[in-house]
Amino acid sequence: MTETGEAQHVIRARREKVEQLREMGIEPYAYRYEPTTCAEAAVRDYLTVGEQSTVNVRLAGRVRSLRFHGKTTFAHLEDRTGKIQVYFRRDVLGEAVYRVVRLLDLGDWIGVEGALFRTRTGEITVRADELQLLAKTLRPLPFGKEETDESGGFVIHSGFADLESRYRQRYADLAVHPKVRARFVVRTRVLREIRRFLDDRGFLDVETPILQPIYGGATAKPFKTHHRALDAELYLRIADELYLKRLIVGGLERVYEIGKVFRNEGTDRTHNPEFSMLELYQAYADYEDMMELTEALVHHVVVEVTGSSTVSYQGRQLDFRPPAPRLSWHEAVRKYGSVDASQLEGRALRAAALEAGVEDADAKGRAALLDGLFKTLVEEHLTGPVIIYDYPVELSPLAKHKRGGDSDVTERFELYVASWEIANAFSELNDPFEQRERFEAQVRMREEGWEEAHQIDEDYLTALEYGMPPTGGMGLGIDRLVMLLTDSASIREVILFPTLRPE
RNA sequence: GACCGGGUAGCUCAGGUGGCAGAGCAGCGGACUUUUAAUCCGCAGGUCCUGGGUUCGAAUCCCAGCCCGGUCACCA
Repeated sequence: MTETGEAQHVIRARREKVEQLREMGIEPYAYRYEPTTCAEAAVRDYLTVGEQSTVNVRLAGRVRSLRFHGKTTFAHLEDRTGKIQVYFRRDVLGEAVYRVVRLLDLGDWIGVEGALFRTRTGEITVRADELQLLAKTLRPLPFGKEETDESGGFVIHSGFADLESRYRQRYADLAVHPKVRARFVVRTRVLREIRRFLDDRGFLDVETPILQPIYGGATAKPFKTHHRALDAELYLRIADELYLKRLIVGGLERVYEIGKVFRNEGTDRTHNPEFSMLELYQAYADYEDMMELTEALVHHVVVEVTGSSTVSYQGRQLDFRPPAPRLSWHEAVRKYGSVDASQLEGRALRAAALEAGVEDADAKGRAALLDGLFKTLVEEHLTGPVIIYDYPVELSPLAKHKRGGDSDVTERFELYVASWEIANAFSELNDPFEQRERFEAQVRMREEGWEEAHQIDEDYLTALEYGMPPTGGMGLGIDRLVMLLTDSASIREVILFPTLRPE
């Protein structure tokens, strides 16, 4: 990164400070520090016992504010738990150490030790009698000025708001925005609670290949790569599905994987080219079992992470207490679109799609027309949570037909929240004859120019021929769930390093 | 991929009907032993996204491109 003008000026000034420190025998980049407490605990301790007895603390963190007053200096130190004020006095620290205080900059990492007291204005503060510089910053961090106004509101006077800069330099975004740090703490808690829930139910946490010779399990364009030593074309997975079901064939019975999948498609507020999915498979279960499991899992995560069953997302209240309302796919289209798609064939379906405003309805096949009808007429109403079940067979090539003879629909459901598909599940197709037919149908669509159609995965068919028990499977978009729980409008706010065009 | 909006100091933003490049915060020097958007005095800091064009003169107008955001398409 090249700097011009002022940035170079600031960096030069700080390099000179580093030189000064070294000349004073101070190493500006330390090896270790051992804090005995954190900002939050220090304040809490003072409030419980500090008013009567002395509380000594040893804290480490980043310098968030500095106010020099000649022979005294006030600073705020920030660690992962919050901020605490530090008071430096030349007569306490001595001339040499106080010179180090005067060389501090915003953003420096320091360790301080001292007793807690309350200042004249009432703020709990560390009276530092030791200071250790842990790491000097060379580059100015874009801290905003903060204050509490008369009505008690929190005001940030300037900040670091440019989205591109925040995403490209996430380290700076995290360093200056405690709320951003908190959002990613929520993300790890979501992952932990998903694992805890599934581990408690006897699921095995497994890992399957990301580099795959044949991709499948979803309809999407893949990323392609090449392995030198094997001289082999490989694809980054678009779904975990086919490998996880091989494990069900192998008798593991309950498996799940949380990991990145990769789809070579456009990005927007709810799509990143690499994103995190949970996929799980449970032997002997069907999609009804998956409905219960999905609702219980999501509810568990919501309650454990937020402390409540309800979430406020972009001004809308979402209630995750099970069971969610259930609506069949055809009922949903009838209810919101006043169209009975199950009765429509060929031209009539195309006419209905045209009337609904589906784009390119002239050129689309039956599956795309059905999907288009649902997306234009229904999706916006699914603020949810709501379960849409029994999808048309055209839309669900990997799900079993609805039992009991009605072969137009499959045993598949999706959980909708905030008009997004959060989870997708079905009674898995375990009939190797039918699976082969469906692969062959995909190949025909591929020959007709549909790039995303699946290839035949002979090894997967071999696995099915060894016998897969009836199995329920479910996939859940981790990023979107985290968006809901952190009230984030964009997926880029919940992915530490979202995909951007290289600079 | 299409359309719309944006890109000016480290950060947040003015300027935009063409006429010396601006503010606040951050930075540097000085004063200040309970401050907290500290205050006061002084100083410094610019590829106005890039490249062309029009013009006596372009941050400003025109063209092309780059990057970001939004909407749509694709998709989860």
